[in-house]
Amino acid sequence: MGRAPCCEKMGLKKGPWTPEEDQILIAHIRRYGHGNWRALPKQAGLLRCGKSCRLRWINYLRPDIKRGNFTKEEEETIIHLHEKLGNRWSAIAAKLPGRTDNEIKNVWHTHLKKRVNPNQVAQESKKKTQVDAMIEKESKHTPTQLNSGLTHPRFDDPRLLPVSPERSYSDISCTATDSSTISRENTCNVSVKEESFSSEEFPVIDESFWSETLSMDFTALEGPTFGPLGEPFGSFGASNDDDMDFWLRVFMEAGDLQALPPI
DNA sequence: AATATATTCAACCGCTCGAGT
DNA sequence: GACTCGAGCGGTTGAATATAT
Repeated sequence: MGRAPCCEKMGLKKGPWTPEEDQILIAHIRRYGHGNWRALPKQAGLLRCGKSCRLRWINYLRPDIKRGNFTKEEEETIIHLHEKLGNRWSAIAAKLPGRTDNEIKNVWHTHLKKRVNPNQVAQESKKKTQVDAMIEKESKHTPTQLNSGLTHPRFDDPRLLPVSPERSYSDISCTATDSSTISRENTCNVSVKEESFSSEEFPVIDESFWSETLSMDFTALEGPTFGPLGEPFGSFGASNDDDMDFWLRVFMEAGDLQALPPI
């Protein structure tokens, strides 16, 4: 059995926290503490995963957080501790009361690294610029070219990307979540997430899904359709001995067709 | 004023670790 | 010992903002 997903992704909110959410979280923790982060959002009535709540509390809402710019002394301390401890941000944060590991990490990457090692930073940035330029150049030639010469006609449809949490939960994911990432990496792997679902977590599939999916005429799909490893499977269902593969294809086909309006 | 580029930083993701069973 | 689960950590991303052209 695989690892359970860190949170139920379905319907959970992502992105920046609103002041209302902050207030709810603060009020709940003040009242009940945070013994169990996983259960907390449910108890507090927040549509967030426990991980997200924990991060928000630790990095921003905790009463002992020190806001504002780092002092010269703090910066020197970070540089000194980084020499000794390396990227162990939480250990460094432990020596700087009121500062969080995330904050220290950000300050290191944005300010201190340059100061300590200007040559390396310059080299890295130069390299990045060159790579970006190459990618930019290549993406102009082959904007939808994917792994091993694979061109999936649906990937150049902007409606496909980015992959929303809802879509990824339907087990169809693209390792690149937006078009810029695809152009940067010039690769996009269609993969099946190996997440396990309990009966409670498994998304409810209503009968219309099955009736539509099973009655679907797959041969009517336009262009080649590809399996998870990039193999074409236009001849869907023909002499297929592998049940897993069969259902995987059913899900993939159905997911694409249902999530998108007709092209 | 408009556009391009750089910087910042909040938040997410995937992994590891340790406790519990 | 093997396994599961929650917490925590570090790397990375990307939207917002600032600065340069």
